[in-house]
Amino acid sequence: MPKPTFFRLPDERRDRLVEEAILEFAERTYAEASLSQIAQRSRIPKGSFYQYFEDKLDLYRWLLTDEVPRRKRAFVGDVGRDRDFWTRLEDTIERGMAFLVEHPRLARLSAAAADPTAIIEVRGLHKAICEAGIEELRSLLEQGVASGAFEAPDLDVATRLVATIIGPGLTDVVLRELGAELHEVLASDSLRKRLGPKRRRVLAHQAVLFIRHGLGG
Amino acid sequence: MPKPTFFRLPDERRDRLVEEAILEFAERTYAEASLSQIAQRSRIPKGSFYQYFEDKLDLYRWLLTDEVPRRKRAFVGDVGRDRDFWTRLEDTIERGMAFLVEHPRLARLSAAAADPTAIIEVRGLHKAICEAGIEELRSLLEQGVASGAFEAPDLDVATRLVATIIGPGLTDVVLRELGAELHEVLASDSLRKRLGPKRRRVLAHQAVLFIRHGLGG
Amino acid sequence: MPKPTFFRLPDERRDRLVEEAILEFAERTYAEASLSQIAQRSRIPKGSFYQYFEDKLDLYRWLLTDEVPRRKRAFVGDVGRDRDFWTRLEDTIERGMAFLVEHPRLARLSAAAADPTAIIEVRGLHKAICEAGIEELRSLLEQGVASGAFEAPDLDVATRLVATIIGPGLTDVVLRELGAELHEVLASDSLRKRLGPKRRRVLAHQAVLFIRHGLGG
Amino acid sequence: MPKPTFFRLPDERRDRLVEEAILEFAERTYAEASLSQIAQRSRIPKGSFYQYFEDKLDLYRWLLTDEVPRRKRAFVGDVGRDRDFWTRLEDTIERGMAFLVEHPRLARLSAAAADPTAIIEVRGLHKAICEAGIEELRSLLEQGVASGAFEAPDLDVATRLVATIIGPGLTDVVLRELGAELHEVLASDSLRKRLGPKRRRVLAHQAVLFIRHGLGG
DNA sequence: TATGAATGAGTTTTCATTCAT
DNA sequence: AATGAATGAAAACTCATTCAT
Repeated sequence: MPKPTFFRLPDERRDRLVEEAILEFAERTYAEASLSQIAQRSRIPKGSFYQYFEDKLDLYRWLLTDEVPRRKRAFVGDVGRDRDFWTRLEDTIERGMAFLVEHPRLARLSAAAADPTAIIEVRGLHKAICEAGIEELRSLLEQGVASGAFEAPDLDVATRLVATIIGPGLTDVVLRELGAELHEVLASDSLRKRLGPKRRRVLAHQAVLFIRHGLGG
Repeated sequence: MPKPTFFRLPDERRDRLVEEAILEFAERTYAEASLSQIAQRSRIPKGSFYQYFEDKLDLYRWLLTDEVPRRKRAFVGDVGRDRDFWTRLEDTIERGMAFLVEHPRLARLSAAAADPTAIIEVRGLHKAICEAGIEELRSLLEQGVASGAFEAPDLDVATRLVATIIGPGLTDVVLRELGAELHEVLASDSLRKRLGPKRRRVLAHQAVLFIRHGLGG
Repeated sequence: MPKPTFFRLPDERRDRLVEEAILEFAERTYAEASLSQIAQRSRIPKGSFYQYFEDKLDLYRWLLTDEVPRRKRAFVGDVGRDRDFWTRLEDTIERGMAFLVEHPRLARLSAAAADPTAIIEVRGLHKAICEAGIEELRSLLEQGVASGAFEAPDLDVATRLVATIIGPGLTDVVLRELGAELHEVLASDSLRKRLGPKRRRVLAHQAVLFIRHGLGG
Repeated sequence: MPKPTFFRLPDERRDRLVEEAILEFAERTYAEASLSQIAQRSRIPKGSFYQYFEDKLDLYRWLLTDEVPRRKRAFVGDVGRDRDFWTRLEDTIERGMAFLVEHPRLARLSAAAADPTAIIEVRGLHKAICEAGIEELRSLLEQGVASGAFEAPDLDVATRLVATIIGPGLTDVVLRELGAELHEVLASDSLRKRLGPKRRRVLAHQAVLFIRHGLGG
């Protein structure tokens, strides 16, 4: 957790730090990411950094568990509970793609949290975030089962498979669609122009069809 | 490519080096991985290393493009062309899980090659490997379509979705099954006892059902 | 260019670094010179060095293009424009010898800049410095011609010949006079006692006579 | 001195080694020059090298004190004793320029031997070679005095000044004439086409005029 | 509280020389 | 005698963190 001083910081200064941190951690692994870079690019003295955060891990943890999820929730909004399960899933997927397109760096950071890592300090962190994501999806799927949308002999397995589809799977599809490599994507502030809402809707629909009926459906 | 010296090395010495290298690169990112570590653990002087490889990248490239694929092919064997498409897919998946269970480090290294990375030298390498994997799967799916096993409006999208299922998706499932974290898995030489052929067959079947019929099938 | 930090350093510390750097680069080629040595001898941690300079080349460049010329100018002073050309040349030469005697290391470093080198990064640097020196001398000679002191069918050639006389040529003469080898000379802080102003004046006069009338004059 | 094995070597093999050694030492300082490079480029195993020479220094010493002077003598030939002193000087200079143009690498190596250096092992070597060159020139000048061509109040000083003129001075002039940097020159086998005998004769004559009458002559 | 500076442990890589076959 | 391989010492440079003001 950031130290209290961090929250007392002038907005502009704090934002600069956060933006550069997000960029750095989106581009590189935790171990690869360099505080020196972040400090330099955000023009925050390295010494000051340690007034705001305990250490590198503290910043990373806060981004992954607080800041990025907060922004993601703010963007994605509520998908709505009352509608049909499949529609809700499609919405979820579409919102996910929109997030990726509008906030590539946040999306990337979010995805990175799902990667296993050998760095001992980050391991628990990643694992927890990953499991939380799985839990969330699982509860959505449970509602699907409850509503009779589908049956699943093993919901655990199903959840994990669906999770990779709407996670890495769709990211992959979107990147293909954009014809871009990740590092170019991270450099952009937004990619709206290259993958607009209509096309996203189409892709989301295709994905749901796949999840619902598979290839042989 | 390794220098000729490398292949003339006494087996025991070469193996030590290779094993430690595989372990290091399986555990850590290319940038994180440390030659010093590899050298130290394999008890090969750092100076000697450069008799065998041009540099760190040379070793990494060789592992990713030659050694690991070679071992993987040797293990996975031929899935057989004459059988039914769905059976072949199930076999592919089962072999994949078996490989992960029997050679966790190789499997991990193999998977790492699909990760995008900011390190410029490795980017092209990863991308090429990734695309090669996609191409292979796509040609399998094309046979599926040809044999009338299924229809796919957009084979590109389908391929990528299936790829993540049988890649990260199943890895995830297997890890869950093993109840283990990646780093524990990487420490083991084999996990056969914890996920035997029978259970693998069941999981593979479930996965194929999912790919074939989806959730709502 | 040094980083600002460098100039904010306590004088004593900065001087230690600069002196040791000058010594190292005076004794050895750019490629041979060792930052580790400089750091060790000036008792400045290697890590700290990089707070002051971008890298080895940055330090070398600064010494060659800024620090040494600055000190040289400060020492040599103004030779005076109003006097007779030959007198001015003699003064220039005498000051050069004085500089060599009083600041052997600076003089050596200065001379090193005229050496061609295979190290690509330094090549341009050396060349530029060398050409600047030639230009300066040429403009002096031009004044000589203008004042009717002498005529020169090919001023380019003449300039280069005179340059080597008052450069390496006189260094050679002085070393001979001192009966010392370069490395002993570099070890001394001053050699005034061994080659005083009177003798320098005599030598300078001889040199000018040679330049003016040659051997057969 | 090379070991006897060296001289028993097949000509072709020995030549390859020598050529590459000359090239390497012409391009780089003794300390910078790399045996590995020489070995690699001449395709002589590093291990074998130590059958032929004691060590790096042994090779360098042999080149500087034996091989290069031998080749230089062979090229320069005898300048002739019976002619007029000034003519003989002009011939000497012209031959020197011819050597530089026809055997740039040998000439460069020869010149490098005159550079003082901090590398303790090479110091004596360089000094000796340098002094030998000076002695040779001095005896030529003595003949000049004897023949009444000129008088010199201090022959020591005169010798050294003339030495730098016909050494670094003319090298400088020639490089200027060629419009080339040293490293390009070293890459060529011969530069005859760029600086032919006629032009060399002109330059040599100019140089002699300068040495004889100076600027104000 | 802010911050510029200090630092030691770590990184990859090169090289002359020795050794074993 | 020939040689491929082994090796330790050294190089330049980076980084997270601490410290003094």
